[in-house]
Amino acid sequence: MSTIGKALSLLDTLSRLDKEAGLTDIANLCALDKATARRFLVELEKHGFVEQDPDTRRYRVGSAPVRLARVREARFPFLRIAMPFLQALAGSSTETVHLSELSGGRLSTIHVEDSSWAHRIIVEVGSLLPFHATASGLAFLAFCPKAEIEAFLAKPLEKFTDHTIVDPDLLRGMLEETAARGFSISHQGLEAGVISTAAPVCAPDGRPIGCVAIAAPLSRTTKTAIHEFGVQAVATANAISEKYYGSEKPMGTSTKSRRTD
Amino acid sequence: MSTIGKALSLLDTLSRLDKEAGLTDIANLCALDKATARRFLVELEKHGFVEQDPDTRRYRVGSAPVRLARVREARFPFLRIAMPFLQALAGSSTETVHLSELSGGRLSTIHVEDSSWAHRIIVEVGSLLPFHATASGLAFLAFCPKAEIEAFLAKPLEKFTDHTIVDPDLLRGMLEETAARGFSISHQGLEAGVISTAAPVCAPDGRPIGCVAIAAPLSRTTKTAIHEFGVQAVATANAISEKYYGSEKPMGTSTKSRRTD
DNA sequence: CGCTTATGGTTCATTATTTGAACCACAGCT
DNA sequence: AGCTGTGGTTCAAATAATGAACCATAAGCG
Repeated sequence: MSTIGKALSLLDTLSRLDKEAGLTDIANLCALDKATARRFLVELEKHGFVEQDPDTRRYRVGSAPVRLARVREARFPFLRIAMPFLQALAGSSTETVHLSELSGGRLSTIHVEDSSWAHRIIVEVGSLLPFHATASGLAFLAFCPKAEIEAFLAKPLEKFTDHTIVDPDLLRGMLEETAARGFSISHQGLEAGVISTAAPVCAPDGRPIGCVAIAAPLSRTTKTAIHEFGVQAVATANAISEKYYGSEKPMGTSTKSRRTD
Repeated sequence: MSTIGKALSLLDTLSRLDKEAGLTDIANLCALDKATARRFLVELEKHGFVEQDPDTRRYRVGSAPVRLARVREARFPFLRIAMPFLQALAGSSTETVHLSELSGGRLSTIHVEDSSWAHRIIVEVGSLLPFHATASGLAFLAFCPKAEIEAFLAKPLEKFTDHTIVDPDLLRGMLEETAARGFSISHQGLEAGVISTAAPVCAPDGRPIGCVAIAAPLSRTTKTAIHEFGVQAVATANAISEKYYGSEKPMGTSTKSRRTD
């Protein structure tokens, strides 16, 4: 792997820790030599991507990403555009609505509109969504090129609950079903007692960039209700996509897009 | 310079452009070979720090920094903590209040509370504040170790207006004055007709991490008023620092801090 | 129509950077 | 004192980065 890749992986690892970390820990976690880890950290620190506490000498994520994130949001205000749609969906469904985005090959939650029920599903902003075990992941994957689906299914899949589906053939079937009807359903895939549905927000070339999902307690959700939620999620995802790309790219169907599937 | 440094500089350059950029442009701007620039971009893209538009093939800042920024803010919610203090200061001063933070060796604006006057100073979130030509820059520098001040004064300084002070000796005097009274005053240093004052928000070890500043039209601001603003900025900066560090680190004066001045 | 000149993207021998075992310094502990 | 765990540094050896020259494609133009 390139040096840049290793340094960015270190940054990623550091960002996933639940607290500031020392040099030795970081080196071990990243399978890097102490000296190498240090050089990376120093270099990252120069550019503000990490910072070291002067007292404890431990490292944490720096403030450079905050500036970059502002730039990104200024030109590409995905969340800002999506927010009102999510709020509307949360209002009409009365269940927890969350939005995810692909970042560095993973799907992570970028916004949550909480349900107003006392008994509700809690989703943390920033939490990662496994592709095979969440409605969002399935919806995302279902609209990816076939080659990528197969590449994903070839890897070992973690079983989070008794209901988590890890069989590639079963998953293939679910993905086809999801692609056909436009939304996915995850029945207790990540956590017991939770059912959820999701639809992808796609770029004009058809590639998903994230997902709109509704999560509800299994106990109060009928099969009819979850399907209705799915339809609503699709409508919301499409509305976000249209608003997001609509103004910048007048032509929705590019003839020169080079899909590989 | 290290490969990592070069790649992060590329990212920085890309983020400063006002639109998406092509490979050749990026390579030229960063003084890199086309092949090298491309390898960096591919590597950065793998980790979500840049993304390439599939149609135009141009590059823009990706979504990885957004995730990192969330992590950073979750553990280190500088802005969230500062916000109410800034709002209070904006209310009492009736002028534009802005907060800056050091990021990658530069001071950049991270929040602005606009004045409610029609005739007011506009500061953009994200704008960079030169150390020698802004109240924030001077306030920041004045509380840095002497060695860093000298290193900075040794570099050539840009003259933004007729009033910008670029003479190292004069600046040294102003910095001493600033350090003595706790706040800086910039008289049309960056833009004509604007007077501003700033105070640093310092970490427990005494190092500044950012600045609180008040900017007002010169025409309605007396010498007495700007001094009063300065005193208020100091109070606000100290309050933010206390709130920010107070709960985590009970002891304010660390004996093992290793200052170099 | 073919020529020119842009663009993005790729290759591979040369070269410079990265690497890591061993090292030092310091702090806390027995 | 000695031990053990930190963070941090060094320099010869190994490896990864580099860039001139290359290809492919598309747009502009006489």
